[in-house]
Amino acid sequence: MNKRFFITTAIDYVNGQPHLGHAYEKIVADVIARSRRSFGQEVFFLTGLDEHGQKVQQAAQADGKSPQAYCDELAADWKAFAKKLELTNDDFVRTTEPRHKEFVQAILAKLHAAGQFYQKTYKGFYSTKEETFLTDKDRLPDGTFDPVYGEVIELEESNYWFKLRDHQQWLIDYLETNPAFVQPDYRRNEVLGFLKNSTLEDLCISRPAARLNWGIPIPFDKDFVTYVWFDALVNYISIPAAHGDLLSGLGSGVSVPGDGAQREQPRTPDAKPKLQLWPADIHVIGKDILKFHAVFWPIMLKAMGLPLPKHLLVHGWWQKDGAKISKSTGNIVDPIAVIAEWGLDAFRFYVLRELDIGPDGNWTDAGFKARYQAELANGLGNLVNRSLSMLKRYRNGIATTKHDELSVDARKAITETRSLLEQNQLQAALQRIWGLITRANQYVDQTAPFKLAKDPAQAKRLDEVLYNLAETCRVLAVLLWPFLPGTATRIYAQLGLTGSPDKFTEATWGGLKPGHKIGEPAPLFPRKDP
RNA sequence: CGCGGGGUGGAGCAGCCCGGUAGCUCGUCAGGCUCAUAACCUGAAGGUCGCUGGUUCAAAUCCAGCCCCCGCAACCA
Repeated sequence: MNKRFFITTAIDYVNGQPHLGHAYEKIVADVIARSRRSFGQEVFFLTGLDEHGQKVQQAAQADGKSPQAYCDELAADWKAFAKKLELTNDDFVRTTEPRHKEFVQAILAKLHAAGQFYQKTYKGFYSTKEETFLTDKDRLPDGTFDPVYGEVIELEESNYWFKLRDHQQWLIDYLETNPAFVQPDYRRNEVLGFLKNSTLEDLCISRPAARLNWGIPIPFDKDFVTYVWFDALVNYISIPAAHGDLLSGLGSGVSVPGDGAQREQPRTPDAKPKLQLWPADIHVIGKDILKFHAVFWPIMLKAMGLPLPKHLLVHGWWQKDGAKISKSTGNIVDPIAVIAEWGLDAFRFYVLRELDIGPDGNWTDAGFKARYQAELANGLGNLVNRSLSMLKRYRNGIATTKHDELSVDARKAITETRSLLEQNQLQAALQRIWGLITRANQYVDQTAPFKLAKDPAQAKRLDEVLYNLAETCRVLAVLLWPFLPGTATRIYAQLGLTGSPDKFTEATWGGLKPGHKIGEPAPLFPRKDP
């Protein structure tokens, strides 16, 4: 069985409703997943939720619910949100699911047996109100702790620690010999800078169950639960395992939870995995969790004997109107409201076109409207509408002859768009596609089919021009599919073609056959005048 | 010296890794067209690519230094 292209998003922490940043990351991953499928690759796209931890426990308590009931309710909202964005995720992980919890425990047991953990007592200042240890960074200039922490006591606590330190040099070497591991480059440099200039502290992987019970119990010591990252990061392999990925390299020490039958089967050398996913091809993450994915996660994987993910694709953050997005000040963008007013594809288009993957971006309502009007309505929408309207009006909607006057431009756009998509350059790919739209609009002006239509002697020329335009629209639909699936499908429908333009090979000049009758033209993005 | 990002025509951005005619959207001005969602096309004005120095035949791009903005420790990707 061939390995599938495996792409993940960060799993989001369930302590509220999804917002712009969540939507952005998911859409980026979805476009990449769709583009790879369009290229004919088998893809597995995973997203989901991180549901354990203190804040969830507290929020549930405040709501008078059990943590599980609280998570169940929010999980329904988040799954609905994924649907709303038309994400093509193949699974949706929740870290409270048995398939995940059992796997995490198996991993913990294996690493413990391999001597990767040790127990150590930690003595520090603990805020009983915030239920967290404080560090020197939490101190006020005068050395005392801020009153918001309430009573601060000195507390001694025993925990399990993961030996990170031993792997520091190995990781530096790995990052230097694999420059594509972290993208963009400046993020990789950031990690290298961090690794070279500081000594890794070992990672605390447990919390006493007495203090935090909303977590996965540590299998070899029931007085503890796992702490955040060991739980959350492992979703990237627990779900493949649940789908039958044998995770070769993990060794026989770990049984793979999943369906019962799978687990009972003895490992034999010729055993074929149902599905091979790991190593991940791309983890799409935000810049805030870079350290966890570029430092902790590779070391964890190495300790487990598993290969490392191929790429971390690190995106920036959105601001609104040049200021930080903040619930408390009300400076927010509500994706659901934007989609309700402008449509999903307009939303997907704006976030992908406005912001390259890497830098921070700035959402403005004016910018959103400007792009909608200029690029979607006047650019793409108008081109398709004028092209198909003329074919309908002058030729009763029937393409009569093939012609290849625009094929060179189209082919160039196709090749370059594909190359950009393969490099995950989504913003540049959109710009390239719009280059073809501009070319087609120029072509209408140069050939003036509306003039040709008035001269019976130009009938053949008119046929040729109309074919070039309709065929360009068809190619555009295929190119746009990963970004704007709904719009691409509507273009196909207006061209009288059934199905979705979801195979990149369809972006080959000459797909429309003479005699083909198109459907009904209609504006794709109606203008919205104030 | 905490870490990081940015400074490109009036606005917002791309280009920088891999030096070689400064590109895109909006805005302004002039013209064309009338198929189309009052959309489309062409042309013009407008830039010492933050500053200084270096490397080079050649620097927005590489190197060094400096100035200015903004994030990160606080609900958040």
